[in-house]
Amino acid sequence: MKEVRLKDIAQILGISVTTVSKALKGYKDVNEETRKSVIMLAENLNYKPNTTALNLKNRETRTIGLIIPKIVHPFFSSVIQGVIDEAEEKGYLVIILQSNESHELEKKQLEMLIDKRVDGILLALADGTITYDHLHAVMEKEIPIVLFDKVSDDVSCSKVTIDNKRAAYEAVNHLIGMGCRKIVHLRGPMNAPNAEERYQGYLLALLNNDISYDDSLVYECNGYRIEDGEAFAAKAFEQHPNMDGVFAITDHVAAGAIAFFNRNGIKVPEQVAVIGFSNSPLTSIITPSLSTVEQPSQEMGREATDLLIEEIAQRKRQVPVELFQIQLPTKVVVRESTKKK
Amino acid sequence: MKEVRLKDIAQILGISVTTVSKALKGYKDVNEETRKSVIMLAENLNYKPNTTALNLKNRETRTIGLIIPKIVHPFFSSVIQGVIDEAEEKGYLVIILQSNESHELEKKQLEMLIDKRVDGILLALADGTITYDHLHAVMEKEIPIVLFDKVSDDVSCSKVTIDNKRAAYEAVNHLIGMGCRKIVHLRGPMNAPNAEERYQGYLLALLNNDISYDDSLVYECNGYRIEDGEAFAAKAFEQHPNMDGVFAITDHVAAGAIAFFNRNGIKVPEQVAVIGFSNSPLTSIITPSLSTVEQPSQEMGREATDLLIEEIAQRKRQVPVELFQIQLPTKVVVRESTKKK
DNA sequence: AGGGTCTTCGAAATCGTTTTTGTTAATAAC
DNA sequence: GTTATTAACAAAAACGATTTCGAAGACCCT
Repeated sequence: MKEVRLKDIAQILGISVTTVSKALKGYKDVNEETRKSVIMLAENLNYKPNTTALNLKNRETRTIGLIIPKIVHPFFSSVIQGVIDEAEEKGYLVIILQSNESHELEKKQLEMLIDKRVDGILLALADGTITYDHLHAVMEKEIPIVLFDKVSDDVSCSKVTIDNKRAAYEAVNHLIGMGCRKIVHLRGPMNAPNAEERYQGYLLALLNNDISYDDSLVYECNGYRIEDGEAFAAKAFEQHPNMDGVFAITDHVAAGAIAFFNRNGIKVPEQVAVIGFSNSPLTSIITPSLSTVEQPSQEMGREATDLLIEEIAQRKRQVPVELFQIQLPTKVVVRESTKKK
Repeated sequence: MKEVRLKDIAQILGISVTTVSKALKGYKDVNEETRKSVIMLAENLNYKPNTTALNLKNRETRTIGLIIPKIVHPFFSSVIQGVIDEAEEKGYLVIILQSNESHELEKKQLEMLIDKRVDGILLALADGTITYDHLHAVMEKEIPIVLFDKVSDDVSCSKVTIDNKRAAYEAVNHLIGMGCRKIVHLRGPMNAPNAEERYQGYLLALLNNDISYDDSLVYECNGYRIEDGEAFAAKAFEQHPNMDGVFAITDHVAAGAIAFFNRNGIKVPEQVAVIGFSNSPLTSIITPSLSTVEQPSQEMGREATDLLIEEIAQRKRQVPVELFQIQLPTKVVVRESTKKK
């Protein structure tokens, strides 16, 4: 019924708890005979040290916290998997919370994790997060934290992202390589760093290919749903009937654009080539299949977890912590939607 | 730097740790004056009780474990969200592990969670799980456990599933209502209870509508990918060119069937109506959009969590635990792929 | 015989909190 | 003026493990 404790083993063997503990932990000041009998008995009774007692003693829980904006999302669920796998390999378990893109929730959950005494925290900032006091508070307490995907310069900690600018550059470059000259960019909000960086990549690709920049080709999407993509593609096509390419901030927006083109007899990719971002499952389901930029989501989870656990170890060893800013490489995945001719 | 402890407050105020604790917990044998000063100081120092110490004392962690076969999967990630949300509302945090459909991993992770002293466990059985000794071991230890989605009669604990038979019945009934008479069933493996139940629902629908059963219309899929759906649809159509309906075990299989029909000029739904299962995101993305059976995934997570936490409470109160077997209602979602005429 | 080294063990402190059981002094009761 | 009663506090045990510090005995050496 009750769990076996060191005390039980000690009583049965008529020795002290100390000796039992030492026998099990391989101390040398315990007789070979007693050592064997302790280990035998522990084995038979299926003794497992009480983790909560160890947590208290060692001041560690071997647990990390993970806060993400949205769980039901191909990218993030893939990140989760990377985190869990990597953590498990390193002997850590993962507590997951969802901020729902809300600043308030993110703050509250951060506090819950700290109360829970997790050894470290992984966090992808919520869209709604505009101040960073709650993060500074974490740093004050010297609790290791690593940001990923959505990060901020206002917080000095390790970070893992993709190289958004370069990724966008390569996507647009690919469109240009396919002969596109009048490329519409369906971009994200102005205040979103990720969206801004991708926009910069778009600019750079045009510049490097001697294509003059036309401000009116850039549309700021206020939503990332398929319908939003449809609406903005419609608007863009109305204003620029001679457009020949679309670089969309997400696959869903791109899929919406394709849906609009399909419905209106505009041939993709012959008349307009379309490329998305993320390599979400829908890319290979829609017709034509969607070219996109692959984000290494699982690797992002693994890498962030790796950094975090490394930092936890450094803190424990009282060694000065190193901070890293890792940018993971992306890859253009070419499918039908950009295969001109 | 260091966390504030009761001891610190006691020393500053020149009183004992006991009194500090009592003041904070509202015991009545402490003077109003001292009570106030303790609470004030605790507030100022931002005192938070050490959770690991409480865990040890109270023999509970207010943490539950969740083991699922696959994280990157719309259905399961939605279940996860339900679990996390419900747990958080009830003051519990969730540790998530992925069994990868492996019996071995499932067993190992179950042990990890027990070692971690979680208060209870939620588990969707892995496909690979064929024996249940590891679950019986959990029950021996009187650790609350609730199975969901994939369950087994060999384990006597609370369970949450959908009513697969009824769901399938309604799906097939819908096809029949649309005029289908020669309905192909792309079913799952013989040894999978879920697949078997859905098959039974298929049978019942035929029976109730006086449609004679034709064994050759049922195909056992050995995979649930889109390509598998394509392959089996091709095979079925070859053998039954006059087929007029498809009931597929999953949306992906159904999507594969539609892809095959589209490619071969077979009109969906006019010539063949298709219905899937799960209401996964792709249903509204493909053309024609896919009718399906909606599984209440988030509710399943919430319900299972609810049962688990209730059981934890009962165990704590030494009250005899009640076991429940809940079957959640499903709903046929009609889209283009079954709208004949 | 006294002093040194080993070997083998265990008491006690520690981690931070809660709760039972005293203890003291002041007040009320008769 | 002795005995109950009450108020306000604290010591100590408990949760289960680890680790420091001693202690006791055996043995060898001079």
